Amino acid sequence: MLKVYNTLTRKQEEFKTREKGKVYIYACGVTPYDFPHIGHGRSAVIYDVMHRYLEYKGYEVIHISNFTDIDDKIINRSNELHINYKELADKYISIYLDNLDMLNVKQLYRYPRATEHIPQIIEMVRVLKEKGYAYEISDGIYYEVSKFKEYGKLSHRDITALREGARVEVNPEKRDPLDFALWKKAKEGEPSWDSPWGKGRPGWHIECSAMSLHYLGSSFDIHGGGDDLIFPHHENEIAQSEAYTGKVPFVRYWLHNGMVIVNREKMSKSLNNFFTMNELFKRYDGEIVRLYLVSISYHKPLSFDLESLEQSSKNYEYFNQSYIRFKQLSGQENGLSSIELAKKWRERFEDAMDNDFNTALVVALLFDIFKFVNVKGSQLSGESLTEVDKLLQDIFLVLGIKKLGTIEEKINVSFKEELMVLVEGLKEEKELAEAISSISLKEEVSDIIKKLIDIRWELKSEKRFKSADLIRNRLKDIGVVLEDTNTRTTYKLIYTRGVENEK
RNA sequence: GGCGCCGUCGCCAAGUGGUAAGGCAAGGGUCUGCAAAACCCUCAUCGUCGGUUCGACUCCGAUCGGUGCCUCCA
Repeated sequence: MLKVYNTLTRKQEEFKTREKGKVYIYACGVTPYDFPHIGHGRSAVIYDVMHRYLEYKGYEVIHISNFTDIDDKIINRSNELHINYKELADKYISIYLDNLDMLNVKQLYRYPRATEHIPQIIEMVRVLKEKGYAYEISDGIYYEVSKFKEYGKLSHRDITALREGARVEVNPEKRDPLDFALWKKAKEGEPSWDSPWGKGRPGWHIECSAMSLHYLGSSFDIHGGGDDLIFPHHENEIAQSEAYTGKVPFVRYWLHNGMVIVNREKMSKSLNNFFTMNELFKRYDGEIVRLYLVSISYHKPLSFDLESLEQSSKNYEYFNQSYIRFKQLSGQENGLSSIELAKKWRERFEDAMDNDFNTALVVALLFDIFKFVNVKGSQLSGESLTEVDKLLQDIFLVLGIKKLGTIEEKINVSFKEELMVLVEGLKEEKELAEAISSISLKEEVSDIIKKLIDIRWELKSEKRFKSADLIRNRLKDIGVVLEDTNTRTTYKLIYTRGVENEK
């Protein structure tokens, strides 16, 4: 039985969907005005894992995530760059989606954009005004917080205390400092849309209410986002939406993920302590970053640092190499059975995920499974291997690490160049020149590596270890690691040279 | 000031009443030309002080330290 922690009730609750067999999810996306950082990636990955697990459990998942593609930041930034606001948003939406692709985040049902739902937004504002929840003043239409008696229920705040802490008003016409803008009247030169109140644009918050209700209807199952959105964003969404539809609840389960922390502080643009995903992907494969993100409970802050990422990189290698070996096993006749064990592991997997998506426990489980198969794998029956493999694949699918077990041939142009330089370099060595000369640079990268391995194997058998080690070391320098066994040498391409070697 | 969260081995990190998962690092081994990999072994009583309880890392109170939201933010 799946249980989730609901911010609204501050309790872990049994997860029951609005409709049998279907889950409707709205996850707050980004305001596309700059490069997305790892914090944005974390959110996306977290809701993606939930999505995948719910599918594993047999649900049909209708999952959307928005782009708030019009707001002050976008307007300001596009003015700075002298480009259209849409051009700016398009650019960063595209980068964001590319980044999510690197992280294996599944394609969603929709990616609604605020500017493409202006009619729905206007309609919502109109009704709220008609129902007496909103009023018009000189610079826009405002939501009157005091009209919504449950205001504060999500963030568990007392409305009076909130008022005391409120900042000095920009517009003194507001009836209450807590009232927030549903619609902002256009200032000179700002992008705007026609409305019953003249030209203007949506305020923040309203777009999420309008779009989630539009696509998912009221009382949909999961609304997620970073925990910095609890107040005021999600609080305001509840106020607007429940007032608008007259139906409670707007959302059945409010889920919030923790922030990414750097040096004990929240990662943010203003503190300039952020790592963009693009930066990280230069050094680490998206799957490694993803493994890192799922190694920690989703609702807690994640203290990000490169050393931890390096750790995940090693863990990833362990999983990857272990799984490669596992796939090469052939079952033994009358071999050991691990069917029961696989069953228990699957239970552990499901128990962990049912417990508010505890992916950290699942990662720990992977270590247990691999430790077992690394030792006993060769003794297992074919049936057992199949069973364990099914489980592993299910886990990989849910965690979203799909490339495990494949020798990732990250062979791009620059790698090939590096390899050629290496081969040329080896030709300079007297001991090696002759053997190396048989390698043609026109060959496939993998063939070149294999030839080098063969040459080295010969050297080893002749006990010419210095030359053999030279080849191994040179290859290591470009990310190809050779490993000897009694009978042969295998190679692997490492994903990154890591922080250590970066110096 | 209001509402929260966190403080577990050198580091990262599970854990929500029954005597501390996992990973990295470290040390010692098996293997090995060396290296790597794999495997084995070693490695914490949970910020502090009280309380509740047969029993607390887990509940309550206090205290110290860190941090989030209350203004844009995943």
